[in-house]
Amino acid sequence: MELRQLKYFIAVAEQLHFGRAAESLHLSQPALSKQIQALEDSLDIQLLERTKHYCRLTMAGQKFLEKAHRILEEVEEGIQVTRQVADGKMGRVRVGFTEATLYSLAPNIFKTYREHYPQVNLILTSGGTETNVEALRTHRIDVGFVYLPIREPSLSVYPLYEEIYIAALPSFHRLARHKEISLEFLANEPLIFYPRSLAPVLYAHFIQCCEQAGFLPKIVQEAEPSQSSLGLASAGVGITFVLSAMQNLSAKGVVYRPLSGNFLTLKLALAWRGGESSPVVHEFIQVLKNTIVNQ
Amino acid sequence: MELRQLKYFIAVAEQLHFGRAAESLHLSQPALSKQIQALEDSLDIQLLERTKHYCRLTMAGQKFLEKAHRILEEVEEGIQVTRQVADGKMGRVRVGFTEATLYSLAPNIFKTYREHYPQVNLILTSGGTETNVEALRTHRIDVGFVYLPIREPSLSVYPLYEEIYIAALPSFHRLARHKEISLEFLANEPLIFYPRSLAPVLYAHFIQCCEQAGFLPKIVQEAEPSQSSLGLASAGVGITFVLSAMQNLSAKGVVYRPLSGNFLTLKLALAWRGGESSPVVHEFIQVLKNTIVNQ
DNA sequence: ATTGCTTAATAACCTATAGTTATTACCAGG
DNA sequence: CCTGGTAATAACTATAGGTTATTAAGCAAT
Repeated sequence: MELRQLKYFIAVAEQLHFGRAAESLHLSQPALSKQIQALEDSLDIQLLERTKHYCRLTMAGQKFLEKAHRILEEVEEGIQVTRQVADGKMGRVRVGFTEATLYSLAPNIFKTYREHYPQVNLILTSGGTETNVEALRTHRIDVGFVYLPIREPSLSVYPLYEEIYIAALPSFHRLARHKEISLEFLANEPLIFYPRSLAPVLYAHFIQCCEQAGFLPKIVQEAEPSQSSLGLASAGVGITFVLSAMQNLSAKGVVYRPLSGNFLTLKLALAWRGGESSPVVHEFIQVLKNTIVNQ
Repeated sequence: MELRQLKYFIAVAEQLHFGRAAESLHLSQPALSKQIQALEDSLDIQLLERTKHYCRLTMAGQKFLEKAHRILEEVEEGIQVTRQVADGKMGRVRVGFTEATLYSLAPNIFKTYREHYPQVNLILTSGGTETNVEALRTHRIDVGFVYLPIREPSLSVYPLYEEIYIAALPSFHRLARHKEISLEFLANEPLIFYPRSLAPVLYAHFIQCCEQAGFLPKIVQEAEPSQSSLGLASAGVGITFVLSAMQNLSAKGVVYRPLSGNFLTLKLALAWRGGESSPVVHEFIQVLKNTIVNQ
């Protein structure tokens, strides 16, 4: 059995006339007759009862007509849905945000993307650069936010913008009365910084800055970003640094001050698997680029 | 798109290997490759992403695989159901009983038939010979019980058995003390008989019998069978006649007595359209014949 | 009855396409 | 750098789907 035969059968069943059915199919009558015969033979069921002067459906034919319609509908629907997936209008995108982007970009992106592609299932996760790179490699996410540079040639990267760090000081700290904190102030100040393993690039960059300014930073505590480090800062352990985007999160007992000359920055970028073929993913990347440009 | 291509696609999608898939389809690898290409071209959607060393499904391909399975299932189911209809195991049979057969045969037939063909929808109607013949002609029923003879050459007929009439008398009637009623008793008796229009053959037959016995029956009232005529009989209007099968329906104030020599009988038969092609109908007729033989 | 009309099936032929084998191009892994 | 394995391509063949012309069979009207 073939779909062609189903279409032919439907035509005959609806017209109950081989000649006219053939015409409507742009086909000669004998060709149609043969195909219908072939269909009946393949099923070993008589679908049409034909005399020389008219033909009509057998009971089996009536049932088969229903079914044939159903099948062709199913085929149509299958093609449509597949096309939607192919066009990136349907499917799934898993996005690895970083903590900072989760609070700054994510809501906007989520909203805009859903407007354009309501049928796509958008899944958010959160992790550091390393986590996201690994998740991309192992296909656990499809797009990820990372801080440059990354050492993973298999990933494509689209640089977004510079993320600026600011200082978070205990509110009673003597430096809190300055409008901004210059690098020199930090010599001999007790500092809370991220673990080297978590943000090796940032760590190295900071140390280098300090060395150029002629001192070695006094890191009294290593702590993960935001919550932990802010907690320590508010407890008066020392000064820490957070992304400027985070200052929206007001934390008790902590004041934020910009760093003079923004000496501590990171380049945010979007990353995805180089060979990524899924159109949903590319559509997502597209939407994201636009969203960022327009804001 | 053709079903063949769906089958091929499923094979490739499941093996993710053109060579092995081709083998499992008993087909050469290039033939398979070409068909898959043709499928993709016809949809204008890439379903498989293939390098020289492996191939995998695109997102669209994954979705299409689902849909392809669904379609083939639908096809399978369609064929099965159609076959069931063709084999008379599924469908609809509308049967026109007569009043007498409705109470005698119908329950048995219903039960036996449902046991054999649980998926067939059995629809019962009730009517006289004329009604049933007309209902057969106009395709409102598929099989009907009739009393012979009938004048309708387009119908096929299968004689079943002789139905015997008995007399129904008011219980206080002077003839009620006889064990059976002979024809001669009926001379000058007030009689209730069916309307000539309703049962022309029976009517004529009765009149003829009486004439041969040398009298003209005194039909004081015409009434439809059973309920009405029994009502009149019990009211003492006169003697009436019912099919022997009806004596199971005990009616107040009425006693039943056989007719000597069973002078009033009708030949019950089964009728259906001569050109009837529907297998459900033939299966039904078959079951019915057996049921009647075995009882 | 005879004739003509309509209709589906058949015959004979042609063309498109699904299939074949042999070969190529490509990449991964030893 | 070769080797093995893989899908694509090329060239060809066989199948089956299509064509036109014709036939066979009912029905309707003369």
